[in-house]
Amino acid sequence: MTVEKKKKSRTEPPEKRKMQLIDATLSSIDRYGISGTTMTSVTKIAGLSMGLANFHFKTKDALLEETLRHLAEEHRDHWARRIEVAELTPAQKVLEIVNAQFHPEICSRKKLRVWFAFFGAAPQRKSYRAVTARIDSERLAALTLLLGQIIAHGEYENVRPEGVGRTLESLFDGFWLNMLMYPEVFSREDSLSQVTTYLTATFPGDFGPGAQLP
Amino acid sequence: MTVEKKKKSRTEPPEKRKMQLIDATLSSIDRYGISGTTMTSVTKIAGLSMGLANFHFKTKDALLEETLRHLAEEHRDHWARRIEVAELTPAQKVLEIVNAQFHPEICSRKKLRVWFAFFGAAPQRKSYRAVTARIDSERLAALTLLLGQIIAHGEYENVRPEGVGRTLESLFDGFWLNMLMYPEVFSREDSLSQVTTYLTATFPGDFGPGAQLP
Amino acid sequence: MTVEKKKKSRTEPPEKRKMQLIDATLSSIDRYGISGTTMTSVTKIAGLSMGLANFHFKTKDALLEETLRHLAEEHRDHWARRIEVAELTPAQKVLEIVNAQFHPEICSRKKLRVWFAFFGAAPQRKSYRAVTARIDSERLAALTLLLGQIIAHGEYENVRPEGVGRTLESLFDGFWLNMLMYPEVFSREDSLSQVTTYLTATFPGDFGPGAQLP
Amino acid sequence: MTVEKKKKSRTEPPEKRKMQLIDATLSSIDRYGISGTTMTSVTKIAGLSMGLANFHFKTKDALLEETLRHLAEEHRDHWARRIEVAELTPAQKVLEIVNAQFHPEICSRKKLRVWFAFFGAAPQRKSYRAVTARIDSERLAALTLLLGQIIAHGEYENVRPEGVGRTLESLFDGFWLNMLMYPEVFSREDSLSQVTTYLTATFPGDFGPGAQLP
DNA sequence: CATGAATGAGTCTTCATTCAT
DNA sequence: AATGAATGAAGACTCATTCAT
Repeated sequence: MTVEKKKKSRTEPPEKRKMQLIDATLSSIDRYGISGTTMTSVTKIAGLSMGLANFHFKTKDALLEETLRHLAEEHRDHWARRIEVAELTPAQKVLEIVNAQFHPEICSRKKLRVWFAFFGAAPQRKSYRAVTARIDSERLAALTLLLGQIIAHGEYENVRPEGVGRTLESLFDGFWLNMLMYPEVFSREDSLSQVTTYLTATFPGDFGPGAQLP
Repeated sequence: MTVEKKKKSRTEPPEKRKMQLIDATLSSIDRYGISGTTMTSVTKIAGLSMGLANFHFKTKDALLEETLRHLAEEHRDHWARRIEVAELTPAQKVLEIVNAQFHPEICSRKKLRVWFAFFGAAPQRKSYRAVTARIDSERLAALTLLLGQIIAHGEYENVRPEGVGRTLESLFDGFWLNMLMYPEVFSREDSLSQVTTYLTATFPGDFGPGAQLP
Repeated sequence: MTVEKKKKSRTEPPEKRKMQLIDATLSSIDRYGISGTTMTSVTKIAGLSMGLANFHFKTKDALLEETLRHLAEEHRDHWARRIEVAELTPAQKVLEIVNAQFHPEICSRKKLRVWFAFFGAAPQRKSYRAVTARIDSERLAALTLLLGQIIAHGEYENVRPEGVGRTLESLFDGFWLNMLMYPEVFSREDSLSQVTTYLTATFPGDFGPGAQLP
Repeated sequence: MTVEKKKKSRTEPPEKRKMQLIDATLSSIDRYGISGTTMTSVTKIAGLSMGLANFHFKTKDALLEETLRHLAEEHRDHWARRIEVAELTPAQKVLEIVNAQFHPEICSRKKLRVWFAFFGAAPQRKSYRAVTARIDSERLAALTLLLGQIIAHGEYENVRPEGVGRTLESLFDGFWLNMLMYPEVFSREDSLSQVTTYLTATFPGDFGPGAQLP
């Protein structure tokens, strides 16, 4: 009795509730898709009442947008934090970004489902595009910068950092989609390996055997 | 009786009506997305009545599935027809598949929107996955076969046809997604060029300068 | 069996359905007020399904606006038709307008309730104001014209048709409100009589005893 | 302890809080109408919390009723105080009531909006009718009494105080409604002038030129 | 007295599907 | 084959009221 059994306090700080609802939204999209996700499905998963979701997020759209933003920022933070380490070489940093992309935490089946649910809805939702555009362009810029350093240092001919950057980005997305659609054929490990193979073929000196990598 | 001929005969052959409705569905998904596509939006675009759509396609889901199937088969027919030519070398055939992927007719903005609308909904729709799985595995198999021939003939070491096949497939999908999301950065021409660059790097003898290509 | 018992045909011409729904709306506002009127209350009174009201009237607001318009035009038609008779003197025409205002069909309790429900909501609804403004200004203009003729012919001094017109209009509305709020004190007959008394006091030669009236 | 004084003390006397909330309710009805007025809109305008409004007024309905009562009593007090002056003649007292009715403080646009919002809702709310009935009957009684004195003293024939009282009341309400709906056509000054004209026509000796008036 | 998160019934609106003509 | 009015279930959103703090 003295231990204070908080059971489940009636009112929680808004931030905590918002996070609960965003998590529930991720689960709902995972299970039912975006159009199958209703305010009811979300609040039922969260174990909260209907009205509460509308109290914290003005509209369903706002909830979805916040959910996408959360997903996007989690992803960005993941690689950005690993890149900050000063001692890493450009090639090592590129590999960190690649690894982040295929980290189990980042490309779980659940999150892939959610990502492509949003991609599918993006053409009709300017706000979705705005969110993904920001983090995607950020990552493409980071990649291009690093690739430029690799190229400059390694004296690769006829290799343009922008082109390789766009190719990498597309490999990321393409493997993600195939991992989502055909998991028996496209595994996380193999996808990572194929991307590495591409890098090795493109920059033998930096990613090939003998190169110093993490 | 002799001259009179209704401009738009009241009863048309079923196949023609079905095709009209599928076209309208493509346009509707393009404009409003899948969840924004209603039987009303489709029939309004088609200029036909509500009841008629339900007569030809038992349910809305059936209409969507048929639409996806139509899209998929159109795509498959596109490259399959070009591959059939006997005189082409394996490398040329691979290039035909790549070219098909980035043909203006195949990856118009409208069709990209529709494709990713379906991809986004696929996790919840077994029937959608069945349709795409069939044609995707068909294309992957064709690619793997051709790549195997190239590798065998060119004596490339450490290159596995399955891996390159999966990488190519992912490049296709990844460039498609990026062309859809960021058309100012990812153009059709550049995407095609990047894929070719990848092939050249992987099979210098077959896709490099001097190789005999279409 | 031969007599064809139409029972209640499943589909009716839109105009008939719309009228049914407007009538039901009038009854609903009468019983529950405007804010107590729901799409359900209306369709229940009409004996039709929820969705049908939204099929014929895009929104609830449109239904309410159409209802107000119907009420307003019914009123206008009532006096306008009686005014058209060529042989009537201006004074007789004025009296026709007054009589119309207090006609049992026009100012039934039900309709008074509806009118003031709309007046109460008007400040927030431009569309309501637009509807009433049109018919009210029309009636005021008609009155002012007739009063001008009476004044010109009767040589009344210091009487301005505009002022009398505004006073008459206000008497109409004021008696209506009081008939609505305090029916035990304000009867239809007495209200009519008071307005007539006002006219007699203002234009003794035209409405006083001895004047030739309908 | 000595100097510190919260700008807005956390606990205020109930009467002050109630008045704050009633004022906010008036503003809310003015802006959003009765059905657009929510507990949230009121408390936001008042700058107070949701719970506080429910603490002082058990229900929303109680708040609205108190608001109407406040409005009605303010109005009654306005003319009642001016009538109490012993030296005034009956005609002067009648004029005081008329003037009160069109006093800028009493028939501001804001208050007219609120009045007619309540009138529109009155048929469904016995409590609203009770409030207005009390003060309206009080004023009608006062008018009738005064008009009776005028008639008795001035020896007007065929003029019944009850009839004139009802007519005056209706003129008040009717001009109010028209001032609300068509402010460009019905001004406060003109309305007052028309009512005076009516009184002059009815009681030339008491309200005509030469009569001793305030 | 005061706060504001939480609840859930009630409303409007949408839409796939049906069916008499 | 073809029409389009009609249905009713389902979803987003609102809001008076409650209550733990």
